[in-house]
Amino acid sequence: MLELVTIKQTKEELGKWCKLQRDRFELSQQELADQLGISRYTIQKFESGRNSTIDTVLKIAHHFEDLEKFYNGVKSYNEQNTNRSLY
Amino acid sequence: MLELVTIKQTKEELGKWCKLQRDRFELSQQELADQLGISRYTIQKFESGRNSTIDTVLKIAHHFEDLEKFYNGVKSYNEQNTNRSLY
DNA sequence: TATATTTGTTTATTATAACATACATTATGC
DNA sequence: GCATAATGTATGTTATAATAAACAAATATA
Repeated sequence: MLELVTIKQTKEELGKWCKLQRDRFELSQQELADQLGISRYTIQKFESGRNSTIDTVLKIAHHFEDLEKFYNGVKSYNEQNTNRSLY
Repeated sequence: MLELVTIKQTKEELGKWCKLQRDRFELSQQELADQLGISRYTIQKFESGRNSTIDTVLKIAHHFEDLEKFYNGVKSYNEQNTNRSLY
């Protein structure tokens, strides 16, 4: 049964994705770890493609989803309110 | 930051999904475990929504993907060859 | 009903994910 | 250049995922 994508590759891609999101939101490993209430080591391990738990994956995924929503929310608010006088 | 879907719920849904796939392919926990080279206890824990590792999730997911492909392959082969004489 | 299979659960053990901390190396800013 | 921050690694410890085995309860099968 040919496996086009290996488990190892998937974990590596998950790690890269985390790093990309972290860069996008300008967060250091330590900041992300603090925001999630987990250790920097866990982030480090995840980003380098090592094995982790579902909890870790979902904490990270949810967090970036939330950041995305928050960012979009603020952006659309700003867009609606540009060119509107503050007085 | 409102979390519409909790991590707990996601793990529970993952567990239900595994059970559904297993029923679909008529596999017992033991059979699935054997095919994946992991213990039945790990399957049991995963299906009951407990925390697991990425490896476990991906092993299970890949396996059912493969079974799906295999099933579809055999099905389409059979469809192409029905009504064709064996002689 | 009786038997066999499957599943949920427990116990003891092993492997390893996660933590805390420190330190060296590598960017980044002044 | 230097100083600061960020990252990669290492060490020792703790928590827990995973294993192996056994057993009872629930389900399916004869």
